[in-house]
Amino acid sequence: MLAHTQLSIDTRQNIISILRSTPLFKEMPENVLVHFADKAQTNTAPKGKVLFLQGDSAEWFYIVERGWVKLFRDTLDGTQAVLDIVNAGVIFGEDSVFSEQTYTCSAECVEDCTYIMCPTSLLQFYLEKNQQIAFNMMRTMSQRQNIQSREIEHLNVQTAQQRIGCLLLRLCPPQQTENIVLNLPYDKNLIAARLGMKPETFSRALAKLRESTGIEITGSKVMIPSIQRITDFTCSHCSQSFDCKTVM
Amino acid sequence: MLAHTQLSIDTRQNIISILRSTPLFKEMPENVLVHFADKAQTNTAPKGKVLFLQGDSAEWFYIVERGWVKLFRDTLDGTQAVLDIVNAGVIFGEDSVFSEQTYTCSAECVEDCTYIMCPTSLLQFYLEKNQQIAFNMMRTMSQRQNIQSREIEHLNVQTAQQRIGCLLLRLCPPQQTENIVLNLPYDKNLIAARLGMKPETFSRALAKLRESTGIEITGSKVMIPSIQRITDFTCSHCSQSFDCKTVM
DNA sequence: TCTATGCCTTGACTTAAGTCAATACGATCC
DNA sequence: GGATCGTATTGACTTAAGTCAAGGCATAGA
Repeated sequence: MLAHTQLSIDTRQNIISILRSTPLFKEMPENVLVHFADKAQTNTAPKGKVLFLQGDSAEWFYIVERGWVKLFRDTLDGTQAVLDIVNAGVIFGEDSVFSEQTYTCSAECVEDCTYIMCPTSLLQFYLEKNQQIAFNMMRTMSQRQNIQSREIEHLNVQTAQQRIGCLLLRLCPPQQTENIVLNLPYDKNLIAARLGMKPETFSRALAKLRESTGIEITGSKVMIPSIQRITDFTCSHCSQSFDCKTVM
Repeated sequence: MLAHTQLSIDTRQNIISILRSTPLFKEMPENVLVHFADKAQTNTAPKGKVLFLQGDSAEWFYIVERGWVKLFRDTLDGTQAVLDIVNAGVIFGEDSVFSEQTYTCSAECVEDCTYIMCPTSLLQFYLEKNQQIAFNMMRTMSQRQNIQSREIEHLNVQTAQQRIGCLLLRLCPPQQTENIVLNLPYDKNLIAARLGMKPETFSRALAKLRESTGIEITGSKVMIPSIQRITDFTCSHCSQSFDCKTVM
C-alpha cells in the first residue's frame, strides 16, 4: 500500500470517480478522465478562502468535493450580488474558456471545502477534440441557463416569502410530501444574500411563512408538515410548467 | 430572373447570408449553411403573434430578421416575467435541443416581424457532427449566460433608475460620449416589463433620471448630453469589470 | 373637426423591503 | 456557572416600488 504524502490529497482513482460523477464528464472514456486526473490538484480551504476574483486570469476550473462555495460579484460601491452557492459535484470557473480566459465572477468558500482544480487549457483542448465532452458541456450550460432564467423570473415576480418557500421546496427530498425535517445548508445570512434580500427581511419573511404554511423553524432545522401548503403559497407566482423539484 | 412566389419569402441566398451573420453559424462551411437554408422557412408575423409557448414541443428554432420578439414566462396567477426582448440576428428556441425538445419559455412578436425557422433536428444533427458549430453554440450559450448573470446582479442591487440608466447606456452607439440622440426601441410599457418594473414605476424613475443626469425625453426620443453623468449615477452599483457597452 | 383608442403620465395611497439600532440566543471557552 | 463572540431576531422608522384611479396627449378614423 502506498502512503499518501498529504491526508487531504485524493488518489488519482478518487479524482477520476469524482469527475465521472459530474454531468460534464459523464460517460467519458477512461483515458480522458485519466488525462484530467493527472493534471488535476486536490486542495482543501477553510471557510472564507477566496478561490479567485472576477476578472482574474483563469488557469483552473474547479469541482467541489465537499463544502459550499459562493459565486458572486462585488459592485463598485461595495455591495455584493450572490449569483449562486454550489456544493459537491458542481463545476465552476469553466465558463472562463469562453470569456477570454478570465473568470466572470468571484468564488469564495463559505465553509471548509475540498475541491479539485483542473487546467482550463485541458478543457479547451478536449472541447475542440472530443464530441462527447462538448455535448456534455452544452448540456451543463443549458441547465445552468434554466436555473438562471428561473432566478430572473423569481426576482421579478415573487415576494421574499415566496422565494424562501421555493428554496425550501428545492431542499426537500423528492417523493416525500409530509412531515419533512431538513437542515438549512448554510448560514441564514447567506441564504438571504442568495435570495437577493437582507438578513432582516429574510428573518421576518421566514416568520410570516411559518404562520401561513405551518412550518416550524428551530435554528437551522426546518420542519415542514405539508409540501402542499408551501406550493399553494409559493408556486402561484411561478411559471406553470417549471418543475422546481428537479433543479437546485 | 425567377419570380418569388411570395414577397415575404427570402431567397435561399438571403437566408444563407443571414445565418452567416449570426454567432452560431459564424465561419461555417458553405455546404452546412446550404443544408440549413434548404430546410429553413421565412415567415412574417404581425405584432402580437405568439410564436410558441413554454412547454410546447420544439420542432423549430428561430432567427429574427426584422422586428422585436419578446421571450417570457407566464405564471399561474397571470403575471408575466419578461426574460429578454431580442431583435435582428438573435437566435432563440435553440436551447430546446437540451430540454427534451420543448421550449423553455414563450415567444411573442412585439412588432411586425420577419423571422427564419430552422428544424431543431438539423441543429441537433450538426451539434453532434460538426465541431465548429458545437463550439459556436457554446460561445453563444456562454454569452447569454453572461447577460443573464448581469440581469440577476442588477435585479439584486440596482434601483429602478439605475436599471433604466444601464439600459440607455447599452443603447448608445459605441465611441460617442456626448449629445447622443437615440430612440427607445419599443414601447415604454415593454421596456418596463423587460427591466422588471411596472409602467408607472418606469415613468417616474425616468423622470427622476432626467433630473439627475440631464437627459431629455420626448416621446420615444432620448437626448443624452453626457454619457459620463449616467455612468456616474448608474455604474456604482455594478460589478467592477463588467463592460456593459459590449453586451446588449 | 370631433371622437375614439391606445399609450403614457400623474396623483394619492398601500405595501414590501431596506436601514439602523437594540436585544436575544446559542455555542464555546474559561 | 458566567463571560464572550458571532449569528439571528425584533422594533421603529424610511424609502422604493406597487396599486388603483384619473387625466393628458398623440394618432387614426369617421
